[in-house]
Amino acid sequence: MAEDMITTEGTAGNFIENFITEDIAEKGRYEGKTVHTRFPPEPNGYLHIGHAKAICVDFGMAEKFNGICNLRMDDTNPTKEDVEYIDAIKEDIRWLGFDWEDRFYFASDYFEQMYDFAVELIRKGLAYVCELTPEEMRANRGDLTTPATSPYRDRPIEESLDLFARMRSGEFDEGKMTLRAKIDLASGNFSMRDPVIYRINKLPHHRTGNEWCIYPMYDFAHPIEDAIEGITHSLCTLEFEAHRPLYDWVIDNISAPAKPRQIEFARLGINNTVMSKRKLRQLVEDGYVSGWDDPRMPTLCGLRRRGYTPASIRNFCEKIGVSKTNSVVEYSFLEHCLRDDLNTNARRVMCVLRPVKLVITNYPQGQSETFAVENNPNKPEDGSRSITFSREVWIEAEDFLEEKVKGYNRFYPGNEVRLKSAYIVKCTGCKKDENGKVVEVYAEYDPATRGGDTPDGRKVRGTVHWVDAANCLDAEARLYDNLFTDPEPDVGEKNFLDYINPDSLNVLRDCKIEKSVEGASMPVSYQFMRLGYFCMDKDSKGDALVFNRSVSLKDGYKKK
RNA sequence: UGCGGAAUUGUGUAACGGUAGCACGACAGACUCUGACUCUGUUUGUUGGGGUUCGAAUCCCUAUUCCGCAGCCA
Repeated sequence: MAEDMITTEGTAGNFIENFITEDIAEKGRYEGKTVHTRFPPEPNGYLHIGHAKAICVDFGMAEKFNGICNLRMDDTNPTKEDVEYIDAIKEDIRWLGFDWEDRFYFASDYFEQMYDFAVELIRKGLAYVCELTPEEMRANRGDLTTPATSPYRDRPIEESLDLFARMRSGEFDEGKMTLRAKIDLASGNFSMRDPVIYRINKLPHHRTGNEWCIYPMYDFAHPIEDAIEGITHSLCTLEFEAHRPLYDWVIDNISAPAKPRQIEFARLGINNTVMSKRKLRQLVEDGYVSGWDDPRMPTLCGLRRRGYTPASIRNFCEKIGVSKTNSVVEYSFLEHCLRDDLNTNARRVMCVLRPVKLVITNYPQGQSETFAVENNPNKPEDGSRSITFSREVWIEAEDFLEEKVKGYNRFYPGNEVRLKSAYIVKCTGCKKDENGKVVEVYAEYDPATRGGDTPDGRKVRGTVHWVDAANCLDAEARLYDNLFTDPEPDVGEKNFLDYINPDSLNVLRDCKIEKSVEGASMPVSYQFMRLGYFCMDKDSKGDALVFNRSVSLKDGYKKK
């Protein structure tokens, strides 16, 4: 058959991609249409990494099929929504690099049309005004095996028409009446048991003000929003699966301008964190974190401040895939994606987090010289910078041991170590204070190893980072760890607050960093050599530099 | 108890009746002026039980486990 010529072979995509491919191949279904999706957040909070997945799915799927994706605020409930979130949401999506062009919409733009569709349903005998109070409705809902009831179900159409109009005009108090779709009170699917599709709410709406006092419910509004915008594929998360019959019922029973297809996928879970809006809000409001953009938060603004790049997050979303299996991705996978990006793109810089002074006793007092250091060995085109060297340099306290430990390649008396790009030095000892704390380390340099080379070809195992004590900047470094000590702080009966990690933030205030970072402006990420990737924090003021550790380097050193 | 979903190595994800693959992690080694990167190699998997078939992760039956649904939230 000729139709068989249309093949879907070789797509090798996720199941949504396969569905769309089939839909397009189906004759007549989307004739003359391009794939059209939408990302429909409710403006009631900040976006987090879970939303990033949805954004990547919605925009990404459109992109794959050369289609388009709308941004739509799903603002059908004035009690929960606020304008303050709208700009933040747009900023986060733009930051991720997605573009809705001129297609930015509000569900509230369609209130009038939704009202008309509701009237259409009433006229068809498919909706009625119900006077059950919320409590009564709950009592009459039945249970898993017994049907729901409503004494108002057979109210004459004219009466419902009249009451619905009066609901709109504000004649009735909140909770007094609802408009219900007349479907099936005995359905095993509760969302089909004559669902409420309009309720009375007298709070002002952030956009329509007091124009309305009745608002459509999600289940009624969403398919209409999609149909009005010509959405072909309405992608959403798994919990809406049971709502799909209602979604289709609405489309089938109104004069819908289009017939979108809802497809559900699993929402993203990540371990060692929480993702629900309620819990994130609690972390902020109870002061466990400094705000929505605290670098430990899984919010997009938090991840951004932490130093996550748009590329790393998009790549993460691409790599975790899309399926219908509930899953929990390991946080370390997100970190891997960040390292992957920064390893190729971040410039290297030397910074000493916990400084101890190294005195090169045979280097002339007052002398100084400069060395060229490559900015990124993985990206030669990034060139090099020059750094200064003198008799006293800062080294990492943990790079010195008083006694040799097997497998330890750094400073201990008698050992040779390379100061990155400078000289090979031989450790000769240290000075301790009255408490036994090492305050200075001593070494002698080998003038023949200038630049860190070994002309005689000898191997020097250890190479450490350092900073010229006579020419450096002070900096604060904020090191982060998981917000929660339990990988799944919010499953089952657990109270996630019981698992807050008390050591999730570690502030180091007397770090020493090379001069070259002076004047850098945000956003900027560096690799602090041998330590990790750090980004400048917005708390930096003038020469008071603050850096966040975005992620550490993998540590192949095994103590044992 | 009703309805709707889902079960593939430690984690995530492919395989659409024909060699169970990829990525991350882990482990071992090579390389290295970052104990990073890179490279090489290794390890571990189809929820159980039946059936159909030359052949089943895939189709059928059955069992089990997990997730979602009884808001005038989305």
